[in-house]
Amino acid sequence: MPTSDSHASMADVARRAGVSVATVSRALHGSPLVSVETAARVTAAAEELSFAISRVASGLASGRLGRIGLLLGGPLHGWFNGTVIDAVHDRLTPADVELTIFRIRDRAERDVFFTRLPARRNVDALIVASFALTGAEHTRLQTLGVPLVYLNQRVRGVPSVAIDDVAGARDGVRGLLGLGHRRIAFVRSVQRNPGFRYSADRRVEGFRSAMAEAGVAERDQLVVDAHDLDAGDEVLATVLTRSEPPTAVAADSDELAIGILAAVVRAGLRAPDDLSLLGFDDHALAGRLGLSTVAQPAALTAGEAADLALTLAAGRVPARRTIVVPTRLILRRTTGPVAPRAAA
Amino acid sequence: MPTSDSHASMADVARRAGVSVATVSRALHGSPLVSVETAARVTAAAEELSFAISRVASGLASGRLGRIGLLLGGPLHGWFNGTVIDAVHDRLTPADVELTIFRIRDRAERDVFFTRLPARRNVDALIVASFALTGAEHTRLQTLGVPLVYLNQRVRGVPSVAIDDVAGARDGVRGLLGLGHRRIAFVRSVQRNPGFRYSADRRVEGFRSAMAEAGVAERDQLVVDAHDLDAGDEVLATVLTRSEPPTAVAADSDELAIGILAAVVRAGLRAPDDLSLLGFDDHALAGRLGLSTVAQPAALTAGEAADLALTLAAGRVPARRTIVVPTRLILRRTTGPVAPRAAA
DNA sequence: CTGTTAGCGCGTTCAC
DNA sequence: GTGAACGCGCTAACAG
Repeated sequence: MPTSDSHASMADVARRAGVSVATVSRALHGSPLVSVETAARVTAAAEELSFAISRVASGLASGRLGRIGLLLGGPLHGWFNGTVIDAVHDRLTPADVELTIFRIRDRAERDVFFTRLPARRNVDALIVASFALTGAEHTRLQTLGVPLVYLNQRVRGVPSVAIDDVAGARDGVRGLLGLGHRRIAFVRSVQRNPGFRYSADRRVEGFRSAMAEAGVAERDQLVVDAHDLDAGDEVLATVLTRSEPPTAVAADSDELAIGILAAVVRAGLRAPDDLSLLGFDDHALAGRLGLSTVAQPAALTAGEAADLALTLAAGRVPARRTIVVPTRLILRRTTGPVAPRAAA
Repeated sequence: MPTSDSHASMADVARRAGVSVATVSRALHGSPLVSVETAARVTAAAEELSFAISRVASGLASGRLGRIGLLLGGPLHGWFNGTVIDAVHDRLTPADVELTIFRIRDRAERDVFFTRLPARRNVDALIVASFALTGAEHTRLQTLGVPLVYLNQRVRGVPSVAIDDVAGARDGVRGLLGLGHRRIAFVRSVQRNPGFRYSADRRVEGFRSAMAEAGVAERDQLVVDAHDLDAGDEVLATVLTRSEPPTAVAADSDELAIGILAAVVRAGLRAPDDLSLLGFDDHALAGRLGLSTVAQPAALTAGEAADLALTLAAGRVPARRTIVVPTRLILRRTTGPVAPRAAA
């Protein structure tokens, strides 16, 4: 019988099944070294005692924790982070690996994380999502002693899964150019805490690249900073009060674009008639709102990262250490040819 | 020196500091039983060896895992679940407790969870969010052997933190009634997988209660089912093609309401001029889109649940085992007095 | 204040 | 195919 009123231990199961703890362990892990009859007896005994292997004990003995960490910046309820958590969890579950969330909110928490490294000796692998890590931080992570996988971020020598932000933004802007737009503004979200988004600058780069390619001089490449996801009105005002206002606006995220879209409606204007609007991400609401966007398959990216982490955690060698996931331009109802009023 | 090329152990630190492992343990946990000089020596040695206490070993020895589980249904990137993860994580971090996510996507995963109880012997407490648990499931959870906290769900005898869905919906509908609306439709999200949202039915109940209170007969209380968050057009059509179409629509979630709002705009109509629209939750986008709503402070609710879980996990007795968090009606731009065209 | 002695519950050699 | 013995790295109870 169990030692106390709490949980049954493997020894209890062993006693009940009339075998040794070693056999119980093997049977419960589905080892082929155990005869079917014995395995059945053990399984039955475990069932009757409501026994479950303790992950801590097992982890201590085997050195494998059965847990993968996910390091995130920013709010977990944002579209990107939420999607990532979802996708990673879905890949880990079938492998019977658990997910532990590490989140960094601000500079202070960030320093604490990299100082204490709470993931140390605590996860089998760590997925690092969308940070713009400093060199020092990156070096520090290397001392963690567990495999790392970078998500939406490229660093030489570290396994990573990422979209090509430059190409994505470039394709999006090319799409606008293809619709005849020449005066295009790019709206960039400026975080209060720099370093929390790896992609931001690269998307601006893609914009500039497409514009240059179309022969637009750098000084005519309008880049507007949004200091807040709710800065829609402000951005719209900035843009529309120019002497030659743009005919299209590309934002570096859908969440930002949606805010601008709302501002457009509030201003009594219409998209795309008065202004074409393009987002980035393919946020869950983008389709519902008809927002044109550069879709990044975040779920896929995160899923690949999880697979990579699982492989590394198991000590196996992955087929590819660096994976680039493609983006895709989706034109919905907020983009249209330039000067549609003349055409109508 | 460390045994292998991997991590330093407590014994290594003890050797280096010239003390016993017990003292190292005490020092690193900030026990007052250790003299300051000794503690300093230990801390220094640990630092030099990049030593960090292994949570597994510590958990095995102490019986305290330093980890709290969060059981969720539905997508983790949805507004509610995302906000909950955020808030719970924020409360656990200062207590140096980690967060492990358990997510159930469908019936099958649900059965697996309650059969295997992967949280067993694996977390110090479990927060169960927004499920409509069956009696059997609830009973099964009791056998888990760890403290439970129910979030947005009330069950006798179990510690819980929840909003009052009935009162929330009632207040919302009362608000519409106060604006002169009498023909009000309530849109309810019908999940493919029943049992994944505890609140749904209770919000309908609140609607009925407010309507009855205003003297509207039950057969005139229009309840429309939305089988999908994208069913905006469908819902709008159902509602507007009635012989006496409602002047206001209340949805049981903001995500649903936003879909309806988009449908309204697509139909060339305007809110609130042609139709008043009320949501529920106060989703991050609600404010941005001007959506009137019944706000539920999900972050607060989840935070309280986390605190409760921490208290219970530590074996302490909480001040209150049952907490009800208030909702608040926020009227923004999608609701207005009935028949504003006549008034204009 | 510090060291010693036992485990915590399981995995993993080895024998048999 | 199965069992015995040892160790994973730390905490806890008791001595001193």
